Amino acid sequence: MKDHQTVFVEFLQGRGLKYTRNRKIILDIVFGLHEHFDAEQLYDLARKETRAMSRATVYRTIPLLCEAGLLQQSVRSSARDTFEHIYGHPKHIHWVCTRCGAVIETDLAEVMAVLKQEAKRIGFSADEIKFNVVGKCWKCGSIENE
Amino acid sequence: MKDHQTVFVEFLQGRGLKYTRNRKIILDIVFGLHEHFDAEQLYDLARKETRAMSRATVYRTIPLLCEAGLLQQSVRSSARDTFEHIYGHPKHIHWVCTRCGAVIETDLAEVMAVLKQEAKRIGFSADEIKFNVVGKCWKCGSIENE
DNA sequence: ATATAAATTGCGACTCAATCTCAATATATG
DNA sequence: CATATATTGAGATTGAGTCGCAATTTATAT
Repeated sequence: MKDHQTVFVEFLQGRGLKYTRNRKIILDIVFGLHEHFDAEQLYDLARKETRAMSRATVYRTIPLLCEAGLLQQSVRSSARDTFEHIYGHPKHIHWVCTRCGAVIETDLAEVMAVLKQEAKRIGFSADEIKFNVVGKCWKCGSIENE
Repeated sequence: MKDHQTVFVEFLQGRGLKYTRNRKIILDIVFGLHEHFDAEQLYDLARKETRAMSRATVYRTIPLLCEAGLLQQSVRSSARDTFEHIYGHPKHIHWVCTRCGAVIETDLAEVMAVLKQEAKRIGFSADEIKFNVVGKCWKCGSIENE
């Protein structure tokens, strides 16, 4: 499997775009993070790497990473769009707690079989899967009943 | 099964809120629509019913309907938050086409068994299920290859 | 009916995430 | 190294969504 840098470089080349210093910084942060993040958090982290980084660049790089299949928009748990890197990650279900904001992930493998069959039936070619369940986690569910 | 009006009225009463003319208009439109919609579309439709309807009222009523379990936020296919009524509707998967914007719905019943088991295992009490698959519908998938 | 208290409303100002413009700068290629 | 093209930061702009407030509507008790 290609590493994420190779994927991004090849994607950029295919479009006549350049693998710049700033894009490299952003890519590294995205794949160094193992949680969901929003553009502002990404900007803050990138800013620690270099002063020469603007919000505009971050906002412009995010869609490129998405189109390259490296990043995808995730559950929106705040006012801001949130993202997570997906390359090399098994598909999963997000369980979003409305009380504490926790996002638990579980495997999607069992569901995939049903999904593939369905996709075939309706002739849909899937790029991204977003499976979110909203409710209360075990901690918050019990607090509710106190 | 209670009708959606009863559910809303009881929800409002339980909170010491009132079932007003404007809230009734909005509720009726929401359950008259059988597609996804955003706040602006809802406002336009409500405005046709009465001149005495502001965006603020629409924006303030939407979260009430969500909390009452009548409405839920859906796939965001534009810049605006989109919604769909859910009361009395079987759970479904959304297949969102990135090219033409079509949203196809299919049944979620087969997946539910797996999901319930998983919820039990992690102790999660689910309120809403959002299962979206993003990709290309059969029409747009074939255009791509021309 | 009428009075009273409380919730609701429209208006328009406001917030803030996200986008756009444009001149200056960085990058790839011959 | 020269040229063409892509990228960048700064700050202006957009636009969905929220908020404050005075006027109005609604529910309840009298």
